[in-house]
Amino acid sequence: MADSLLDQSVKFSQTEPFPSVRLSYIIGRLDRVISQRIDEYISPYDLSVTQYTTLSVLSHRSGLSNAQLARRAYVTPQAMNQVLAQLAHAGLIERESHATHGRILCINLTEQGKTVLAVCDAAVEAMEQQMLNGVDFAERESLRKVLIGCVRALGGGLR
Amino acid sequence: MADSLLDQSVKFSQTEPFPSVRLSYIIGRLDRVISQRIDEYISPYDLSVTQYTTLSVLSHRSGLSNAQLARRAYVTPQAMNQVLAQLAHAGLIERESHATHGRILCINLTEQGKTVLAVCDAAVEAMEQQMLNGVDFAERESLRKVLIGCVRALGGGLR
DNA sequence: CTTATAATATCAAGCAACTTGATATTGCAT
DNA sequence: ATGCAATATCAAGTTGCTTGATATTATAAG
Repeated sequence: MADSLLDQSVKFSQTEPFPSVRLSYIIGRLDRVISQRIDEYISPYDLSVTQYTTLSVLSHRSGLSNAQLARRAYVTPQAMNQVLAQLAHAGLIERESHATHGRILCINLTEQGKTVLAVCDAAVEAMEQQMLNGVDFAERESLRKVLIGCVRALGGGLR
Repeated sequence: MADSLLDQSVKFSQTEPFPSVRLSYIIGRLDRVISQRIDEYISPYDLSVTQYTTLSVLSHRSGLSNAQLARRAYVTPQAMNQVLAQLAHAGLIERESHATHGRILCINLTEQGKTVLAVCDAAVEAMEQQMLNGVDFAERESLRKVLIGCVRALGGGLR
């Protein structure tokens, strides 16, 4: 007996009604599997998934503040501050004073940070391709759009 | 400036190319938001998201063993044993000897477990509807199918 | 000018959900 | 009998978060 409906050994016939599995359950399991995979690829670089994700966000949008990063990650500023402290200690990010605000610090990737991130990104990208094997471009875009819509529909903010 | 591409305040025009955001990133954020929401609904019942999920799995398939539950959740048996210990202590599950195997214990929901789960399920179901507002049935099914496929494509197993 | 408020960064301590390590017990194969 | 895989569970540790707290900026209002 298969351990889970998500398991390879459970075959779905094209004519059978799809089992009623909650989307939130699938998302939870998929996220768990993704994280474990990413962890495999990046742990040789002494990076955690959380740290990697933060680096990745910064590569898309440099100069974000601790508070902004925290909001994007749906965690508290204190949690994000700890992540940033680790990354700074590893030399992967640097903090600069904000141009007009004496309190805010802008976070940027260092060259080392960019280098490490690039290597990890390659592995993660390969995983994404594997994950979406057989899903064509239009469906991928549709998938992304719907899932982003889900985040938004739930208000996508901190409690 | 919006804090994230996932944020409500960022409007996507129908004619613009969709921003290149990794699916794994979206999944991560969506799962985070879902978990926070579920936690809001179930915490009054002294349940954690992990505990609730386990109860939910058991309601779909009773009699699973600790090892099977662990595999389905992509965690170690020890981790699952701790969850089950908590649920047993709360009177929400019971463990019975397996019919033919002297080592395996079959886990079932108690009546209390079923009652608590039903209440939480109602709230979670409402959240799912909210999350999928505007997504029609066919698209929901397609979404589920693709995401399950993603789990499978990643091998969906323990490291 | 003073006062109040919101937002910022960061130190401190604690907690939940995992992990690795270990052990004993079953069932099956050789 | 021996060996191996799978089971349940005790033990200790780690990670990624939380809540609590504090000081500092910037802004608004009186």
